[in-house]
Amino acid sequence: MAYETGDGTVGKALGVLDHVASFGRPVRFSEVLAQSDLPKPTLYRFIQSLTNQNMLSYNPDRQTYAPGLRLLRLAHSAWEQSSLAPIARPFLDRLAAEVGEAVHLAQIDNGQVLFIDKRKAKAGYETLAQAGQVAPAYCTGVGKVILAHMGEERRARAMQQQAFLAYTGATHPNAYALEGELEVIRVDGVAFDREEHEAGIISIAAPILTHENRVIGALSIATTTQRHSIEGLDAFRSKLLDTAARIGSEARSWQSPTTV
Amino acid sequence: MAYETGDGTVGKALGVLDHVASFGRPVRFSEVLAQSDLPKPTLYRFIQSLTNQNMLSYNPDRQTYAPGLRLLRLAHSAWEQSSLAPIARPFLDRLAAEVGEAVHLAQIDNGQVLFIDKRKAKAGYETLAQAGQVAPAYCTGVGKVILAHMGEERRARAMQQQAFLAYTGATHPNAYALEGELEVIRVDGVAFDREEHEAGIISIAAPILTHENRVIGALSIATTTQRHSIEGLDAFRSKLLDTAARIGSEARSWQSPTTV
DNA sequence: AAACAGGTCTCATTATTTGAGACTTGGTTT
DNA sequence: AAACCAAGTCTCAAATAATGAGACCTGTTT
Repeated sequence: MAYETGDGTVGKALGVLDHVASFGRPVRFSEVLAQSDLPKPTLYRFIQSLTNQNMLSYNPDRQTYAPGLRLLRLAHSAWEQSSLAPIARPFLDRLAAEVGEAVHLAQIDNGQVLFIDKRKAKAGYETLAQAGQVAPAYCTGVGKVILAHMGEERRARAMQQQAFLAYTGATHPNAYALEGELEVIRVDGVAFDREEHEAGIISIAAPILTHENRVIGALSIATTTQRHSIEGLDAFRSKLLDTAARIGSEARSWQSPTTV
Repeated sequence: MAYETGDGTVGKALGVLDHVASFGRPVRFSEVLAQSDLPKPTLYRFIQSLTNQNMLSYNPDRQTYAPGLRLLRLAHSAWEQSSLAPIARPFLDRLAAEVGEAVHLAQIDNGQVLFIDKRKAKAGYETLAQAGQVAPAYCTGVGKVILAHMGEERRARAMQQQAFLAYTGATHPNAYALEGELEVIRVDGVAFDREEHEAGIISIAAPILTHENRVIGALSIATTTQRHSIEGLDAFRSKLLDTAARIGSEARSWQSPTTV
């Protein structure tokens, strides 16, 4: 794994942190080393520093590292101060109660969809989404609707970051296929996820725009194919657009924070 | 503000991150500078790097910095991998349903109580606690019960980190007063918060111990003085202790991660 | 008992951080 | 409109801290 350059030691250390987190499970030093282009002692020192700092936690029994608890504290501030969540919260509550389906609030972080908040459907099924969780932009409703409303340069950069893995048969296989749909979404105003990320899960998503029409997030209603068809979801369109618009105007004073 | 030393550039940068987060609101560069012992260009470069890295977000309109969204992604991994939450989740659900009061799961991070998960009471009142939120150890049920069960050296270090601010009239004013209660808690097995942190809020807390009797967290039932007395809370003692013990034994394989 | 692999440490070299100060910018006062 | 001021940004030589080849542990396997 090659770490981002340009921010000196700090950037490299954070690259290591991301790398460890990317495993999704506690990892041994040697596993990280094998995938890293840093020399052994250098990587070792970074991991030591991060562990001292509680950014990583160390399990002495298994000799494994995992993201540390200090991140929870920091993320709490981030959620309160840099995300749409505090503003959107009452709107999510109301929308979720009205439609009786799962509602997701998402923003973009580094080309990926980042779920900021969610409301569960009454029924017990679970989508993959949870606060803090990430998903690809190119095959989710929220991701596509945000991409569609980005400015040229921002979108170009974000498109570079898409992996275009075929999660299901419906997943867009490449940028070209996706660009076509983005055009449609831009005109239509909402995006649909037609089981592109997870079989059996569909959604309708609307952009959250500032008064200057900058996308700062997206709102979606997700359900299963058992409960609704795409046409059925379309019935929520006006409620969804309305809620998204309200959140956008409420967020007037709030400014999209360096949303890459 | 003096930043921790000992972890080189990485430690300093993370100190800056904490510093920004500690304001609890978006801050201007000059505000941070005024409280920092770093020279202007040095602080400036750190903040620039952190912003590039999405660890801080920048609001160009107001020229303010706040913790960034990248932290949410990382915290999600931390929560799943380094905290007791995934293990404890079903136990919390059950306990909360049985007692009908707020249930909190907490661990220690850098001498402070860090809330990892919670269940709301049926009734609408809110305690201060939320996942990712921190509270002082010396005046909360969970904090005191963890301190009481720590080993000597760990406790000594943790006691140094307590501020002993008098939140209410019932707050322990100093280490000496607290040490006395810790002794009692160690014998009794549970700790009570008698409105020491927040007027009107009381709780009963039990430690979560490994098979080697190391404290790795705490579980509490919190309520208001309107609804219960301390004696009323004591009625939950056996349920609470039982649940905490189950979580502890479930966490056998899990090892307390460098819990400072 | 020898070989091995994973992890930790050392230290001279090298590159990076450092920070005084100068510059730029945007807004406010005279 | 000019002068002023404060906040933010940039420059560059000096100083410090990061770097990484390799040696050294330490526990495990053959």
